[in-house]
Amino acid sequence: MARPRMFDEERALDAAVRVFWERGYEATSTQDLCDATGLGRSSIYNTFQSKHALFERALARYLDTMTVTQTAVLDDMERPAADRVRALLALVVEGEAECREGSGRALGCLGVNTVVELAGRDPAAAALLERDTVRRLAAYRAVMEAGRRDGSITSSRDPEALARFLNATVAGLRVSSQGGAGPAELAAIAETAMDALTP
Amino acid sequence: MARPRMFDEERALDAAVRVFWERGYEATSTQDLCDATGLGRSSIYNTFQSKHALFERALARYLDTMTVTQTAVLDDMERPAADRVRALLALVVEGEAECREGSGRALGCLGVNTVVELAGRDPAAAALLERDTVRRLAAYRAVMEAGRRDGSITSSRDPEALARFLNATVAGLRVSSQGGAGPAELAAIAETAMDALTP
DNA sequence: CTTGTTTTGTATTGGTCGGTTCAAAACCTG
DNA sequence: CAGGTTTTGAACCGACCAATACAAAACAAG
Repeated sequence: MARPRMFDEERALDAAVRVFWERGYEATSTQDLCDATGLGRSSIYNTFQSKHALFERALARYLDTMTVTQTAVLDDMERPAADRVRALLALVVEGEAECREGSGRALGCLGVNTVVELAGRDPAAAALLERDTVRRLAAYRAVMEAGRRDGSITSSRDPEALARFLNATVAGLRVSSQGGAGPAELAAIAETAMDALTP
Repeated sequence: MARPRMFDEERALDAAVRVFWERGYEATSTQDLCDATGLGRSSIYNTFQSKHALFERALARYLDTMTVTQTAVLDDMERPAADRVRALLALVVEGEAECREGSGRALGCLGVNTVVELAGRDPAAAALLERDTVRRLAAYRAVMEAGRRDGSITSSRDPEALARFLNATVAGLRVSSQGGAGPAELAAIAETAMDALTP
């Protein structure tokens, strides 16, 4: 009944995630988004209503995929909980090393980046981030409780505190990566953090 | 021989630190800087050559004062090293709680904020940040070595790794704060981190 | 006072920002 | 092929950006 789209909306969204990830929200212009997605202005504003709305969708998409892969690792019931936490940290370390390829510079994590850049003055972004944090903290807490039961995680601190500590450690790893730390240093940080979690 | 300044350059710089701290680099306009410092455009561009040059001076000033107060705490030779580290973390936690007053929102740390926003594409800022990180890591490492000698810090990991872990913990605390964590949660994170540092 | 130098406020620069308008092009349905 | 609907590209919008030009004002030195 009408002319069909010449582009894949999800692909465009992925490209938007990438450019927001690389440059942040403020430093990304609508022209950057056009270049990265290959779409024209009209197509972008026709599909997503504004730069901000596009950012919200990009952020939500990023957070969702990130958290899903993280919780997938944490929910592998076969292994002891501490091993799963180790695997999560390895995932983070490896992810940081990975996105450093080519450009040479680390990108950190769009979630952490957005917390720092926008959480204080963008209610929509703050809401998305808080929702994701709650979700991730719940997963972290669950694995800490499992570890307390199977004995692989210390019971000298309550699971809530351990979960928050793990969350802070992940953020610390990502900032350290952007600050110039290499894979070896990140791995050392992760191992040291595990000392606080294991009995 | 000529007309004297009507403003104090250091005060203006402090005001610039504050506004860059609150909004970040990109989101701060020259008008914001005029409003915050009380200076006119000409005075700003006459004194500091550009927005970017002013930012460099503001960042350098912030990093210096921050690192000086941190190392002052760490160099208190009377107490065991572990206590000094605890005092440092308390300083960070308290600082985050403090800057949350009034506005309700945490500001994090201009250093961490800049690592995330600019380190990847602003060589000047990256250089300042790396210089500061090296300096801070040296101080952290020194206190870890002292702790190894006085027995208050674990000797099961080398001081370099412990220093990097402490650095990541500080960053993690600051991101957690911006992400909405309150003083109690931050304190719990700090305590848990100490578990990895003490024997 | 006058002279010389600096600071200061105002107006303005060219450029880019996010966003809109509009007509032509492209497609599906019948 | 024709009619109706959507997408698309390009020109365009006012607003704001960092930065500059310039002249009036304010001082110190003689």
